[in-house]
Parts: sequence; C-alpha cells; structure tokens
Amino acid sequence: MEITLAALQGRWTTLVVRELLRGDRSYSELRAALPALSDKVLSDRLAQLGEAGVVHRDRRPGWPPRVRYTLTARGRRLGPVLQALWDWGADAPD
Amino acid sequence: MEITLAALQGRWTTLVVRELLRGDRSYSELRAALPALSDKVLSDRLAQLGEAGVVHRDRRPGWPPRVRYTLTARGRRLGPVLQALWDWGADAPD
DNA sequence: CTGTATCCTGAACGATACTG
DNA sequence: CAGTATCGTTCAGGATACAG
Repeated sequence: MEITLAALQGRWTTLVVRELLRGDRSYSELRAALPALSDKVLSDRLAQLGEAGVVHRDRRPGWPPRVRYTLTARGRRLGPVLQALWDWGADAPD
Repeated sequence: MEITLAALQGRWTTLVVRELLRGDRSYSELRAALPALSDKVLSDRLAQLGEAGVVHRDRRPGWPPRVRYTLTARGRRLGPVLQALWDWGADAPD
C-alpha cells in the first residue's frame, strides 16, 4: 500500500492518471484539461508517474516536437483503484 | 474522488484506518501500533477522520479517561478501497 | 490516559521566466 | 511544442513540553 500511496502522492496525480485513462494525451492537452496545474507541477507529476512505471513517454522525432503520454499496463490497472476511490466519495457525500 | 482524497489525505491516514478496520482501538493502542506517528500527527489524523465521518470517538466517563476509536459505517466502506490500493502495490512491485 | 500547544524543518505547490 | 530553472509561499510532518 505504501507503494501505491507513493505512486499516487500529490494532490493532482490522480487527476493526471484519470485524464490518461481516457486515452493518450500530449503535454498541451494535459495542460488544457487540468488548467489548475502549473507547468512545473504537471512536469513533476509526469516525471513521478514515469518513475513509478505508470506512464510512458513517447517522443516523436521532427519539428515541432511531439510527445504522447500513455499509461503502461501497470498504469491501466489503476483504473479500478481510482474507480473505488471515486465510488466511495460519491456514495457518502457530506 | 476529491472527497475521498481529502478524507485520506496525509501520509499516515490510511494506516490509521487500516488499524481500525481490525477493530476498535484506544489512543495508546494506536500509538503503539504506529510508532512512527508523533502524538500531534495521530491527533491531527483522528480529528480529520472524525470530521470526514470515518471515525467515531467514544469517550467513557471515569478515571483514568478511556476513549475508544471505531469506524463509522462510512469508514468501514473504506475497507475495499484500501484493499484495492494494497492490491495494486502488491501486484506490480518495482 | 488522552490528548493539545508550540516551534521548527522539509517537501509540495504556484507563478514567472527562460531553453531546446 | 514541450518542457526546465528559479524563487517565494504554504502546509504537512516531527520533536518536545505541557494540559484535562
């Protein structure tokens, strides 16, 4: 569980993963989908998720630079976990 | 999901809930089970979980003071959620 | 026994500017 | 387009002492 919590640590991490669960995204798409995140935090989260083996960074050659972020198989297995989190919050609101 | 994350926020929160999932506990039992937590943090977490409607504080009259912490129905529903977190971490270790 | 108050430190966050 | 660098702020966490 410590592993999971470490991987999901950070106020915005789950929202980034949630966005990627819907499909792969470019950096600017993520930024547009999560306007509350500063570049720095988004960059930090993506790096963290990359090290946790949750997100894969796919850099395409050429100009302008194109990068796609996708979930790894490990990352996609977070789907049910986040769903459980969502359900609990929705089940018993204040 | 923001609700759940707010309720579980804090590095130690899930461990406190996990302990209470096994049965009700006194303050000193929690402290003994989670030696890494300072009094302040344990106290903070219990207050947070109380406000989130996860934990119930049962103060018995008399001396010395005896307090039992138990999970509410809402709190017990966190069991599967924490299990999902646990499973993910155990499934794909680094 | 069951906590709260105080103070301190380090990490996360947020904005802005700048680079490949 | 896709980030990193820097800097200031804010907040959770840890130690210690003290209170009901």
